[in-house]
Amino acid sequence: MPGAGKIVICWFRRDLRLEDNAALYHALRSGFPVLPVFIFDKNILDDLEDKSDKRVLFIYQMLERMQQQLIKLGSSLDIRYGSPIDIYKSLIKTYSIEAVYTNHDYEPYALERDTAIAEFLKTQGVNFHSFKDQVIFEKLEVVKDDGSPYTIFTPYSRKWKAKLNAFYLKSYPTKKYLSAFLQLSPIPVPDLNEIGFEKTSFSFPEKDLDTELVKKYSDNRDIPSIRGTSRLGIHLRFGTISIRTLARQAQKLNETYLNELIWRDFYHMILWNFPRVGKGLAFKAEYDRIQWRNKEEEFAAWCEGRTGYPIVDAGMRELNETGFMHNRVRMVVASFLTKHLLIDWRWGEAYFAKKLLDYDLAANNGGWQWAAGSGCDAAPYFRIFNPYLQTKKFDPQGKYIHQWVPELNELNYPLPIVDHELARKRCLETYSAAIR
DNA sequence: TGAAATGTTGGGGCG
DNA sequence: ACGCCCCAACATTTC
Repeated sequence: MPGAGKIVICWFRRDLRLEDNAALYHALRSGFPVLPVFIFDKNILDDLEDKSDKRVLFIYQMLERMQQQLIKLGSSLDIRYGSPIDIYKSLIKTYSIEAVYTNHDYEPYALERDTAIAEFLKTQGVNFHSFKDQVIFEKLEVVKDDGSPYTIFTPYSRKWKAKLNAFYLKSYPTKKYLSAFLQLSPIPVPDLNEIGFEKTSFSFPEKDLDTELVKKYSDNRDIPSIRGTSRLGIHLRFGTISIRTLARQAQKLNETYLNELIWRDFYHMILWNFPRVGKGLAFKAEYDRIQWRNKEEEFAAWCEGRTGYPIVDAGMRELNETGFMHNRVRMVVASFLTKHLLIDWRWGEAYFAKKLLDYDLAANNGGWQWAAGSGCDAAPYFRIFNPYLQTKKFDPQGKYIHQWVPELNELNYPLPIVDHELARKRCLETYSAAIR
């Protein structure tokens, strides 16, 4: 039987939904009233340079949505701002806490944070329970026959699909237990300026899956002028949709789309098993011997979309203006930065981290190391994208380019920052010198 | 989820 | 008719 006045906390982080949420489900079934908590983590927010960062706005909007749902249930989100360890020190003074329930987060900072908090809570006699929620298979659930983690996608995906069954796709039926929330009078959602951010307006992609789009995904996904990808990245990043719900739909609708979800599991699995990749190291150590040119002016030209390569500039301008870039174009600009300009992939990774609304450490790092050739199962270093041929294949009418680089045919459009032939040869020489 | 260089083949023009 | 060359189209190798 629950002790008098004891509660449990459900700590939301990158799982901002009340439906199909593993930690919430277990908290609601614990037998104790559940206090939902969100912490604006000062350690993370302090690193964001842009004080009108749209991702903070997104979190804010999603918290408001959750708050409305919780108020209807007679409860309330308790939203705090600060360093999580300090917040827990204060929560412990206010409440008699039996346990904290949360979902796994596999990023290096999160792992350290959660370990420290679990240890602290233990000294206070509070249990810390963490669950798999944001992926279908995690850690060492899909491994080679000898028990070691896969580092190549194709065999991993084969095993992933073989292991998949209804059990792993089943939603947690949180709706049945909503009466278990702690009854509270509403606590106001703090305004963004109270945490040092500016409240702007922005319309984010819808969280509903367009099933017609997914059916045609395999045909359209590589054409950046078509709205052929679902743009659910930001919702997966912050957990406003459940991966189980999405994977169920993907399984029915389109194998290629399901594969993309498997890539996501793959890179999360890689980050957990090889945490060095999240700490700035190449998966393949010899790629850290590459003599990057790292020319600041060239990096600035790449960032600002004035390399003189229309497909590259279009992508960077789309990113700068919208916080999104089509995936095909992400590959092109990443190949161009690392191979044509010989700029360290970490520079590009950091720029994407700053700009992408759907930024996720595991996937972003995986993608950049893939492009640079330094990753597990990466593009071999000699696989160098030709921006002109990529354009011919994927934007033959120049529709995408024209949308983002309207001045293309005018005199003020810059000349190519580097000659393709020259850059290609220079890249092959530089890489082979490092790798041989 | 490349592109370029090199090799092979076969149809057609031509003497 | 035949051999020779050219070269586009495709295949294979290399980076």
